[in-house]
Amino acid sequence: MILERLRADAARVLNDWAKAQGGEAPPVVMSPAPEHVAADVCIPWPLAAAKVLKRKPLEIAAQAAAELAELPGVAKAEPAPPGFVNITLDLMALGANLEHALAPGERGHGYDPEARRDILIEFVSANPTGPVHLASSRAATLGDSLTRILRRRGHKVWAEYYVNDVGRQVKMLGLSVKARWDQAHGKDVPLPEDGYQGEYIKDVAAAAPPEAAGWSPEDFSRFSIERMLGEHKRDMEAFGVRFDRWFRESELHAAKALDKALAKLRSLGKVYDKDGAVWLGSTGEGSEDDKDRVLVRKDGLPTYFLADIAYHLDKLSRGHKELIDILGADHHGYVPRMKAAIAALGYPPGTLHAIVHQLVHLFRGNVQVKMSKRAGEFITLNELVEEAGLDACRFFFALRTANAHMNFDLELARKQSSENPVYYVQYVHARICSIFREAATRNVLPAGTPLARGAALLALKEPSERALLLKIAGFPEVLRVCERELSPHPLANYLMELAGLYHPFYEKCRVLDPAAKELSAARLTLCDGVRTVIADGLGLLGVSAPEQM
RNA sequence: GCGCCUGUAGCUCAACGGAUAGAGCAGCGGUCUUCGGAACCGCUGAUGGGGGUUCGAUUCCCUCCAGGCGCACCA
Repeated sequence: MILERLRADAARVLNDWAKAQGGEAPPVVMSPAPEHVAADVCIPWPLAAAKVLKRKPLEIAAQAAAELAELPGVAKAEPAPPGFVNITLDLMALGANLEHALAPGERGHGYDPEARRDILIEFVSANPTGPVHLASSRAATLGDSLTRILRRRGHKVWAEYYVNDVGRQVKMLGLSVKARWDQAHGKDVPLPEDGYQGEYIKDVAAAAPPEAAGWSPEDFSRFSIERMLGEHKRDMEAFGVRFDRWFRESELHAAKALDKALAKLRSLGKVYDKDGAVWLGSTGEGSEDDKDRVLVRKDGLPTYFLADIAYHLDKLSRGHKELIDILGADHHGYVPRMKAAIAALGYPPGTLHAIVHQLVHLFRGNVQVKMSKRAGEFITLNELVEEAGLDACRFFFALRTANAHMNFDLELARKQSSENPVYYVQYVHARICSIFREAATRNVLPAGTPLARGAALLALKEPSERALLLKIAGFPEVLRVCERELSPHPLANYLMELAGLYHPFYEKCRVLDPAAKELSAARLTLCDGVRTVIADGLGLLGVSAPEQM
């Protein structure tokens, strides 16, 4: 709150000043002051402004510092070569910010009244022909955490899971399960060619009721899909991931949505017929795709691509202004054609944003675990959570950018030791909870006693205390960065940093001191702030904040 | 062959084009009569190679090397 206001104020002041100098001002950015600088935040704006204003950066910095020194919350603003303004915040303002962090109001800490996007985010959407596996757990983490963060910021976000419940693979699933059912009932039948081979197929077959003896392959398909889908729903729930809607492809077919999408494209003149098939002309000017794509095959059947166009059209027709798709890197080639399709339908560029996450490589120690869906050899989300724990999994995935090619070591995850960063953060939370329990029993600050407010917080003068106050003040900005990057990873890394700042404070500053009750109250308030932000931040990542470990 | 992603410390990863590139883990050396040692302090240690743009490049451009993933009238 304090930093956001400062940035807004600084932007206004510096803009006005630049305008008076006859120049168009660059945007104002603020960053934490580096270690060797005795200040809280720094603004490199003079360096950027030097070019447009055609003046020396340091000169600009000196004048900008004079302007910024007058702003509320600023204790000191000093120019520094080659052209920074270093700002020291007012301790009183930092204290007020702590109070805000402890009581942020109904919309929560980090709510931005100007956040007004309307986004439909689709993720996981694993085929119900098999269990949810490792790669999907990364997508689930990214999508769910991002959804929570964007909602906190104030945006309208709708989360959706797309279910492919029609098509060739569904038929194949039915045939595979039927074969396993027959085998289990004494018939010597082979799995169909290209059938699903995983052990889970046998499990599905074993779950079929006695009357399955008279089932057609289609009956088996229906039964299997519903059963797998039920597992997906349980998996997602167990992983702490919620969807507003599970959208079935069959709904599109029932509503003739494919025909309608095709008709719309045709009326817009975006399709043509060639070699007996219907094509989307994707390669027009401004298009991102490099070749035209088939929508309806020679045999008259629609392609998956057309179904997907219909689905995206459906999402947009429900009024959402932006679509986010989260995809594994193995599907990245699909992005340009989908963007081309959405452009062809007349929606503005930027309507669809794809988050492509790189694949997770699994290791056991130094040995890479090869996964083959064909042979049914893969690590499922369930197994992963069982081995590593929900909190560890979600935090681990949340720490990385989507672009990072990551290695996941099962042996390391299984250790559940301090090698896992999530404990580093959770430990701080538990430690602070312990202090509060102690405060009550020792009667330093009996339960129910109000914490320090206002001027009482001026007692927080130690550098380690100031560092915590400042870090807490950075929380809303971190959520803003998460939105800009469309990734939860800045938040996860922020929590690591916040936790890292707490321990030095704890070593240096005695919190509970019966001889100094006012100082104790101020420090308890600071601890409460840290505890609150950690619990809140972990919550946005779907990670628990235990009071004891 | 073409396209996308990546290459940062021993390992796993951070860093809107900004100051002396940060963490965690591992390693070495310290800290412990008081609030949780799952901790703290100190040390060691890095931008794949080569060009370019810039006052300034891990970041942008070109190129080379290495790895991952894609290049269907499959889904």
